[in-house]
Amino acid sequence: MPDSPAALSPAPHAGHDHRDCVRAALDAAERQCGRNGARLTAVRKRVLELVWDSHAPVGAYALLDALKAEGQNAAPPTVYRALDFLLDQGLVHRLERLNAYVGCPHPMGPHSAQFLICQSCGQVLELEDPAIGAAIRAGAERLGFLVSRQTIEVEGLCQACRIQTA
Amino acid sequence: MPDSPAALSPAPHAGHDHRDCVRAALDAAERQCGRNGARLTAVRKRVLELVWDSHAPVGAYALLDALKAEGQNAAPPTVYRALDFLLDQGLVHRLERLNAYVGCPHPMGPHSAQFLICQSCGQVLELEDPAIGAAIRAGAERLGFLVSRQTIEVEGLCQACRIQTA
DNA sequence: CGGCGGACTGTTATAGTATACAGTTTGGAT
DNA sequence: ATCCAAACTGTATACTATAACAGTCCGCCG
Repeated sequence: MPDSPAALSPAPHAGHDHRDCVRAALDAAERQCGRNGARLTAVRKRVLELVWDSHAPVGAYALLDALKAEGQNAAPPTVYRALDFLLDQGLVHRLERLNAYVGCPHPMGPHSAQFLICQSCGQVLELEDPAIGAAIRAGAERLGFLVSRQTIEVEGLCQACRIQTA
Repeated sequence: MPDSPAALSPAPHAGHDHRDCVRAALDAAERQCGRNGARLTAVRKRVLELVWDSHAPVGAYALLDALKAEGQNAAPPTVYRALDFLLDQGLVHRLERLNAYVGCPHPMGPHSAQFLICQSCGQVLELEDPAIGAAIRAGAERLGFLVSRQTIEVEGLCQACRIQTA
């Protein structure tokens, strides 16, 4: 398992300036909320920034500790409410296997929401592959099952870790 | 949401005698453990039976309550240890979205482990569709990601509930 | 201006899920 | 018969999430 998310060095999708990711995410969030008439308040924005601290998922209580460390009055509901808002807006995703949250790199786009979780570095790639969703719908349909929502979380090794390990 | 699992009537894959499922599951478990030199002790066997009480997933604490109601000395670790064993043996699966456990209908076979969860009746169908796993591996490979484990949980309506609702 | 309503936040308490650790029993091999 | 490893029990505690209710802020209408 990787370090605590806050301590991670950047290098998520291999050697990028992570500040660009954060800026892009916050910009997208502002636009997205503007469009929806939703209010990106200070707490919500700060939680979103904290989630984007790395490309690895963060636990709710880690976010809580971060808020408290900044001197904010914060209790579990503070964080969960902010996360619920961000989830509603499609700005973050929840990883069920990890009970943790990760920023969405393309809040506007479509969302089959498929996640690749690296077991070595802990970072998450979001995949948007129509073929996967289609294969699932097809398989389900053969049993007469009508799909309304898919949870796809794949564990393995990301490219960077694969090379490093080899 | 459905009733508490223990209270569910059978009718999982539409009108079958559920006792056959349970018998088959227990038989398979005996054989499976025999093959692996694993011990299917009384507690483990009883937990497996309780999991098979229906085709809907059961929470660990529901199992715990059931054991206690039978006069067994039981605490959380009792159940979790049994579940861990059963998971190791491939006799039950964990549904991450639900924090709940469900019996595996074909412990011996291959396991992409794809689950169809009915939002109406709560029952779970296990799917084994190579095309889905293949689609995921292909999509991941395009990003250089090496898949080692997939979690696929699909929510929707099973055939029976679809008809009933329509 | 003043008060009303709705959305957001704070606070406390509690529910639900899971594990660590220490001690004891059990079953089987030598 | 004795020893060993695996399994079981029991207690305590960690981790994740929500309920319930009170207070606060802010824009809007009268």
